[in-house]
Amino acid sequence: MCDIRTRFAPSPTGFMHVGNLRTALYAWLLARSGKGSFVLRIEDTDQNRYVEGAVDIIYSTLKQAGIDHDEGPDNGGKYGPYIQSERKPLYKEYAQKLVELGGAYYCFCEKCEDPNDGTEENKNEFSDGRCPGHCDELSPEEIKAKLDANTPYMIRQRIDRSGATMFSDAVFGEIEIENKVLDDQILLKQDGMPTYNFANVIDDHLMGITHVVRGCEYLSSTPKYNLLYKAFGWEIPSYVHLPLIMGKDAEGNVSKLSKRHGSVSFENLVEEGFLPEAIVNYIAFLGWNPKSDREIFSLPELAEAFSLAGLNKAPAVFDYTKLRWMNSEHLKMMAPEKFAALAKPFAKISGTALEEKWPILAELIRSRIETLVEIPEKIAFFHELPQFGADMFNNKKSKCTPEIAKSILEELIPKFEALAELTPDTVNPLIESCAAERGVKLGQPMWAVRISLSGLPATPGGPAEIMNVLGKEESMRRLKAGLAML
RNA sequence: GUCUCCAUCGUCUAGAGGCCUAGGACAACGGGUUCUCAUCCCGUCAACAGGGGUUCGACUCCCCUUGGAGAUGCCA
Repeated sequence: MCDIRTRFAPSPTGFMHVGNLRTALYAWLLARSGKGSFVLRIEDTDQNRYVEGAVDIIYSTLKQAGIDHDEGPDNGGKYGPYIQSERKPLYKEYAQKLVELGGAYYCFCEKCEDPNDGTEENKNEFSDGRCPGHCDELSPEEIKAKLDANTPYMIRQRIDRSGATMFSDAVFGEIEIENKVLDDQILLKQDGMPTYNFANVIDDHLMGITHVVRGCEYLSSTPKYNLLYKAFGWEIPSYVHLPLIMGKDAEGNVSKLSKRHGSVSFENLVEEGFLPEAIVNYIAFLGWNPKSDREIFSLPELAEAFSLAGLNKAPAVFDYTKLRWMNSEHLKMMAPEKFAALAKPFAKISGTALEEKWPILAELIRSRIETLVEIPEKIAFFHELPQFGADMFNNKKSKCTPEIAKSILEELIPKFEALAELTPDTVNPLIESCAAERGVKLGQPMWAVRISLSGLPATPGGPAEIMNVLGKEESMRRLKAGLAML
């Protein structure tokens, strides 16, 4: 048996939907879990839907996700070109060959003005699956005459509507569809471009794709593709149809994941502070599981664990809450330097006093966020002390009052002042002995100092950590200001 | 309308006839550790859509119903 070859064939129509990314991931995983190859092919046969820059988004998304391709438009390969618009003459050639083989016919019907007009509901009552003008019955002479007169044409698949087509899918098993429900689909459009239905078959064959991994929206048209392979006398690839990714709206209705459910593109999620590796980890588990209880995986670990047997049939609902949890897990696993570098742009501290202390600060907030966008609000009080009154010093649990806080600050400020540097190592012993001498719980002086430094009842880290980040000068200024209000 | 597919806690899922008084994870709730918050640890709540078969025995196999999704484009 030859090596597995899979492909990802996106259309450059804009952002990368996580459903598409998951398809790419599984195709890649399938190739990488063996010693196979992974091919990137750009399917730009619909010029109307082409979006400028979309190809770059595809490259950058795959790169950020860690999904590398062995062959593609940018790095070449022996089956190129890998952009369908550049393969245009090829499709016409094969379409004409298919006509000769009897698997297709020229159709000279007028372009349908409005695809959404009228009788869609009852279309099967009027449609027999053939072209509306029954061009499949045209004689060779009639066809030649029209062709010679330069009549615009397209090429349709000629389907023998007797019998049934059966195929086996790696996920869904055996599926049988009666040929009489199949339509003579258009293979080559009037503009000479192939449709997905055609280009896909030609390219997958020519590029030696062994396993076609795609969404299960293609499940019911697969027989048509198989008939095409058969007409050409080509070997039919293995199919891996993936269950859809769903979204749930506020009313609890489930439907195909779209913008109304939240961010659905990879780049949006990254902007919202999700890590590429967390997104990849999460979507890998939408429709697949490793048959163990483990859930946190890096990309290489996924490649190691991946198997078609773990694929699921039922559609899965995208759960942002679980993604957040998974993101926080990846955040915690990350090396400190890596986290600091990655989180810095989100912190918006460039050019501020905090920039120098960022590595320390980053470690303080790391376990307290689920996404990177939460950072600014968490560190706001470092930039500027919030407004607060003396009653903030009241705390039941640590039995602190403004009066007590006053005496604590009066005692501690000179001691802090005497220190060369304010770090947990130097500050904490002073606060601890303060509590010990007073015979109170540590929480009491901690509270008094924390409030004075931050104006906040809850802070990332404790007073000593805050002072460490704030620096001696700013720390002392805040402590004195706190004392002054008491 | 027609065709195809799917169906276990709110969500992601384990389960390939007895191991299931249905397991794990997220969320929620409660508790513990801790100077606050968070982390971490422990616990609680929570599901086999319904009905028929087959079988000594069904979450697992078959059928029907119901519900959901997809296809039915000169989109992919």
